[in-house]
Amino acid sequence: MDNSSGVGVIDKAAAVLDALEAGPTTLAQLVAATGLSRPTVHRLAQALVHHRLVGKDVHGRFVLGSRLVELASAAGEDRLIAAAGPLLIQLRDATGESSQVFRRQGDSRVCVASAERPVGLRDTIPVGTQLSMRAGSAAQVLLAWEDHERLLDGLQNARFTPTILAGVRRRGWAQSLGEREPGVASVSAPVRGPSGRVIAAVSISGPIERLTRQPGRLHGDIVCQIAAQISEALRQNGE
Amino acid sequence: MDNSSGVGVIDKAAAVLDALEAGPTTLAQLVAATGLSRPTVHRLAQALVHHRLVGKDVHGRFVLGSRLVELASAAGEDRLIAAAGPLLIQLRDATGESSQVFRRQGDSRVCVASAERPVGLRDTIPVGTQLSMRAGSAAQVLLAWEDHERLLDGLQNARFTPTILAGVRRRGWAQSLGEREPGVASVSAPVRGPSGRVIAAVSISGPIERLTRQPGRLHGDIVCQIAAQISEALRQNGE
DNA sequence: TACTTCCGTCTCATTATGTGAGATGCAAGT
DNA sequence: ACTTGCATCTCACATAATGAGACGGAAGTA
Repeated sequence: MDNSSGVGVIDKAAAVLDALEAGPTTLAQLVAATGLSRPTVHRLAQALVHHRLVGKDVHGRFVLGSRLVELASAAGEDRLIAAAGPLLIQLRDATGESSQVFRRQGDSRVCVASAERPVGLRDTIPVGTQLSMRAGSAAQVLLAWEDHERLLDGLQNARFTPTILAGVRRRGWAQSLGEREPGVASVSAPVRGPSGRVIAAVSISGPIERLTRQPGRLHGDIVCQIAAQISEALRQNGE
Repeated sequence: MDNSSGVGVIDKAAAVLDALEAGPTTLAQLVAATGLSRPTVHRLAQALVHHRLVGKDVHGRFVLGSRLVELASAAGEDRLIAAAGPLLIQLRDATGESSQVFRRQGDSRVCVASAERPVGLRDTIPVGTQLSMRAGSAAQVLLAWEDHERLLDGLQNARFTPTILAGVRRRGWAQSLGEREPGVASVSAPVRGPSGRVIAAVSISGPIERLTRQPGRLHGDIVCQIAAQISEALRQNGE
């Protein structure tokens, strides 16, 4: 099978990275594993070190670099956003409310994708907005499936209780009324990664007047459906 | 600051990957972002696609590729093994028993590092060995800090109970007697990643005759100390 | 509808870059 | 003390990468 991309240096650099996938590797081992000449491997490996795509361990062996973890994290975020985009639009149109995807980031949650209701009274949360993990239906969802200790820690000073989170796990969705902002209601459901772990929350939000005091009863099912479709898309495109 | 590694093609490829970190990008946008000429960017990007370091989305835009996720996963494993190596030897020497690090892999746990007691009666678990998540102190540790549903699912047909796992969380270590194999006792403690989540278990194992029927009382403290040191090493070298 | 603009892709003459044989220095092994 | 093996470096040279320009097609505009 033709393994040549048309750019020889990139082919060789990829061979070096492939060899490092097995673990820390000396220069001599890299030469053997790649079939390239020693000065070539040395020069390419040092260039990859320069860009942090490769590192060096305490024994001076080459290892895969931390930049790969950074790029992989960005790649994962790309996939979530790509999968969510059209489905958030669908959710917005089906419910008539603005919709968002949140991810946890320490003590905050961050909006990584959104589809705004274009007209009238609406809740606007721009991409990049950081909100509290202590209030709101998305915070409940991002917390409900944490391990026991992280769950208890997350409940400190929160606007919701263990009983509320137990209900979230049972129903598969969370709702909130005026927790983040007076007059705003929201419904959220979990997005799960290929391993089944909750990695994000899909939400709709808008005025209590329209969503009523039981927004979950109105929209819980559709929010869950959309969250499940995003999860499925991530599962299918993982390989 | 000098940003040239000495291999121009790798410098340019790294610039392309840097540009893609911001999200899906057209060829024209890549040309603008990198300052390279159009055919050069096109050729390099296609070469990176060939090696799956870059992909294409449904709109034909370039995105970071799935190979980066694979390499990043291997990089993370490298760091755990590097951090654990000397500390497992220390643990082995301090306790006189074989020591291991396990990670969860679906319904199994895998030994990713070990330090064997060199002489006499000993428990041997070669790196790569897959063991059950239904028995053994390492399985208890890998399960104790899961979210409620995954914890309950993991308890199906397990040799331990919710009460035992609550004790694991309280004491910070788990012990088992003859769960995986008659006559073998073990003690395990959690290794936490930079986010605080349990990512692995450190264990010692050996004959019940030597470890007694209360191996945790004998060795729980030292196993916890070593696990904490591995966790700290991962935290410090994460950036 | 016709025309213009912009983008992605390809070609190929040119040249700058990457290659690797061989040298050097040093650490480890005998 | 000597030998071996490894990482690092040099530099003459061959080749791979470059980018101006061409081409085709899609999108935008009048």
